[in-house]
Amino acid sequence: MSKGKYYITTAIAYTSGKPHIGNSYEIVLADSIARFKRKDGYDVFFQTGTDEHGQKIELKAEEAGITPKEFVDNVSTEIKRLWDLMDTSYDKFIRTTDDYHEKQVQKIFKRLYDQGDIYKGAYEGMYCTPCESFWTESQLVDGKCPDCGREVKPAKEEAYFFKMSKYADKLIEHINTHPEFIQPVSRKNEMMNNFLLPGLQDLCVSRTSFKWGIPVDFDDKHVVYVWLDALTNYITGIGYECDGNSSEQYKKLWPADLHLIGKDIIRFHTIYWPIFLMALGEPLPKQVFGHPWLLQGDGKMSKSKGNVIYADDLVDFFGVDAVRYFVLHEMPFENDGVISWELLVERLNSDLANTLGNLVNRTISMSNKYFGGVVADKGMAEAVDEDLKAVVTGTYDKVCAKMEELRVADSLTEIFALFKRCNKYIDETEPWVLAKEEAKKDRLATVLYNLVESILIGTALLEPFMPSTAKKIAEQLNAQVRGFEELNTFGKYVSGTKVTEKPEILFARLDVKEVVEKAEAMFAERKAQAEKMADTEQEANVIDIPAKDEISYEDFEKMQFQVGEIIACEEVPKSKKLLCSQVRIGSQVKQIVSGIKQHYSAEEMVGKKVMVLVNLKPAKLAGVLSEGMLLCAEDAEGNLALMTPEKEMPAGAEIC
RNA sequence: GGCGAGAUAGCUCAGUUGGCUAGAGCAUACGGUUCAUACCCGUAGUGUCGAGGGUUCGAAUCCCCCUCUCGCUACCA
Repeated sequence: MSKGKYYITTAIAYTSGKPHIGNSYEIVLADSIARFKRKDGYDVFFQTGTDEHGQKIELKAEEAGITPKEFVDNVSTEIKRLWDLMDTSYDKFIRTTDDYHEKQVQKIFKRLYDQGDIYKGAYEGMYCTPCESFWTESQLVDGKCPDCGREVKPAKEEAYFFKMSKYADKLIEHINTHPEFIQPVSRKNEMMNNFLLPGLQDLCVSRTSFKWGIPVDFDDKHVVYVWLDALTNYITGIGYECDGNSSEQYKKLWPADLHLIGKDIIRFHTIYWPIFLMALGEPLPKQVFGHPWLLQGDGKMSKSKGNVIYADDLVDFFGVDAVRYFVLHEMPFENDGVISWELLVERLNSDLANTLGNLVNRTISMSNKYFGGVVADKGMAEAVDEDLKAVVTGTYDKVCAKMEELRVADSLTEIFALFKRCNKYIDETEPWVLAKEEAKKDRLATVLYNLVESILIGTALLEPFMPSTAKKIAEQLNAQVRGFEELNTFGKYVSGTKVTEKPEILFARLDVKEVVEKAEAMFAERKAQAEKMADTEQEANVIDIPAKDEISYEDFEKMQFQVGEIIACEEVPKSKKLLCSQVRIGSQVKQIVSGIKQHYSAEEMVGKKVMVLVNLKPAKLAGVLSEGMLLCAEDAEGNLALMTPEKEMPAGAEIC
């Protein structure tokens, strides 16, 4: 008896590298929702996968000396391995390099072109490779990409555009009449105010600057824009056919009930994706939930520091279910969550080891001690039992209400309230006192029966979040993990069942100091390895940037570079990135504004001798006049280093 | 610069349409207990509910202003 279908997706993971724990969070969240819905009687289909095209991957593969396909095969396999390690129950793992997907994307593109939603135009501007974005000159920051701050190159290409504006009103209408569409609601306002209400720009949906993408089949210079490629996975994965012969599965599942995504890609899912669907004449997904991020508390993650936490590290330390519990519990609803080794140990000790593990352990121990492991209801109910039963049988409804709002962390809290109630019940009934009087044996038996029954009901609710723990508990109690339909009535545990003789510790308590030391040792080793790699393989420490067009000597001669001495420097008020420096160049002093505040403080700038492009046309930045440009080198992570002469040189010396 | 969110116990946060001595979890202290993984149960807390002003019989809650934090966005040679 199904409550209906439920199609849930995660964003497909970009295959440019191994995802860290923050990225692995989403799949666990989606999995617990999928498992919950499945158990709650829905016909669930849960899709995830990998997004495998784009210039960034093309470049990474080149660096690694392998083909893009080989590269994404490796990463996709690794991602799938992680998803499996996290015990996720996806029904479909789609790859955007799957042939059926590529074919459909081509057909979709052609159809949208034929019906006039996509038109051919020309794009002229500055192009940022990593971001795969075009920018106008005026949008650039220091001549660099406003998104990532990296080099851009001039590019002019003919390109295909999608007429976004055509559907904008319809989308605004949809969003306004479906308040549940964008979650959390605060994101809705951002989309409305920043994009929809000011007016949507047409979107460039093809690229010619690289090859690693799905070719436009009627114009093979072009490949399809990665987002058009990636977003369509949600329909191609379940058998969408652009010609109208979609599979039965598609007809059943679409529209999706929930797209679970990170808050950084809400725009693509709540603006572009719905509009693509409108153009295709398909219904819109019912809900898009942009979840917050799980951030690392102890310092910024970086590979060179070796402190990136991966899901498999955590699983090694704590086990799958503990990690699942932590990420689900620690992630509130709207705000970012924090992960650290200390917090993990704290949660594990207090909730999993003390509250839950110990409860199961003490219950089984008492059953063995007093009744040789046989748990039987002797019908000796007392008034104190009523509250326990009420709490236990009432938890399902509470959890359902929370899950309905996707409040997974709150659901866990409800379930653990049940376990806490059990611990309290033991204190109220004092089984060790009952055990001393032969006359109270039957009452004691009933108390233990009530405990086992309560634990099993809690376990059934816990299963979607911690599947293998649920299984372990049920096994120790010699029972099956129950279905949700069996949770309303108290007393389904077969009276007279014998529980395990030797309860296995479900979660061992851990020592914070020990764990932190171990983790630090692991990080130190990784860091050493990273450094060793950097030493031995020089290539590992080089950066390729897209080549610019060749210039003539005359072009070069036009630029005047000189050594400048910074004699004063202050922050530009109300700007995030800008410092305003007074730079002595020969006998004159120029005022130069630069976007380097995140890398240099105003104080440390003073006294430096730097390389200056002197004859750049002055301009106002954030209302402050800038009469030149300070030159910097930049690494792949966007760190900047000012160029300074390697020997002492006077301010004003020409650089040529 | 534009739009928006937020500032509550040591920490993480909850506080419905303004109404009883402002709550939960974790951490802390004390007490109880011993079946259990030094565990569990109970009690206690402290809070100028960011600052200031206003509306009201009454404001954490509504209005104004200020400070700070954050998100999105624009600009950032």
